[in-house]
Amino acid sequence: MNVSISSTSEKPIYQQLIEQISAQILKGELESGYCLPPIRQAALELRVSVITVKKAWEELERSGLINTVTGKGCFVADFSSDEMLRIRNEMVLKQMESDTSYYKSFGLTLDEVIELLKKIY
Amino acid sequence: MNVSISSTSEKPIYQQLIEQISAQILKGELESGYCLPPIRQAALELRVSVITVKKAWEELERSGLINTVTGKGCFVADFSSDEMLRIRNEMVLKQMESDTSYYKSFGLTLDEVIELLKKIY
DNA sequence: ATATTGTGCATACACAACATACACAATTTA
DNA sequence: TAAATTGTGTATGTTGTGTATGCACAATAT
Repeated sequence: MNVSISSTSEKPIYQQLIEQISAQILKGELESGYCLPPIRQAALELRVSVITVKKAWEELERSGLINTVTGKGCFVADFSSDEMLRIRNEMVLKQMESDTSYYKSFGLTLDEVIELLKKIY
Repeated sequence: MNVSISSTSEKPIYQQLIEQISAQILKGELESGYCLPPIRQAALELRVSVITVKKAWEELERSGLINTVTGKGCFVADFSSDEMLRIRNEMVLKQMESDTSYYKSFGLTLDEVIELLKKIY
């Protein structure tokens, strides 16, 4: 499991987990049917509580990205490439809409935003 | 006072206040020396507690955007246009760095981000 | 049976938001 | 000019929500 969490981040730990696992699934890095590590093992590895991992996995389940089976494990759901691209853009767009409303409130134009973006991306 | 807050937003009320007032100051909409409404009046108008307003005003004070004088009021600090522009870009850039790390985690390239941005801005 | 997996529950802690009472400054007024 | 009044920000204590936790329970596999 290739995940790194930061305790000092302003984002909750479970949220960091959700975002990173979601991204890996939607980039195709975790193939369909792949079994995520058991929550105890993940918790041990990440030095967090079992509950925190479970909360993240629960959210991934709600999003339809994984299927959880009691006693067996949590498995990456089955998607076509097109579906993955669609869901990925959907998630990014949703976030981007919130981000841009912040930029707009400071009176930035589209060109100004793009200019700044090119500097730091 | 031209501020709108949303109780359903995921952002805390005091944070919404900070962002909106900051933006108005740095856009020059509130000129230097302008006296913000007394916290009681603001609280009444926004239907929130005095403390919530105070918390926001406190943060603006820490950022150096306003000067608070007990018994008198809170006044917009004095800036040159250049300074305002610098601070504004500084705040936006800080936010943007966090935003882009999210886009990057999904494997989006700069061009893809710009493309999506053009659609929704 | 036993080990491995996910699940449910009670709790500790941090923070947002609140109502209320307090302290300081300016103004009024006697 | 001193006391009272009004207007301002400040400090205290309480309540509710959400993050993160440990431990005991249920379901499954071998």
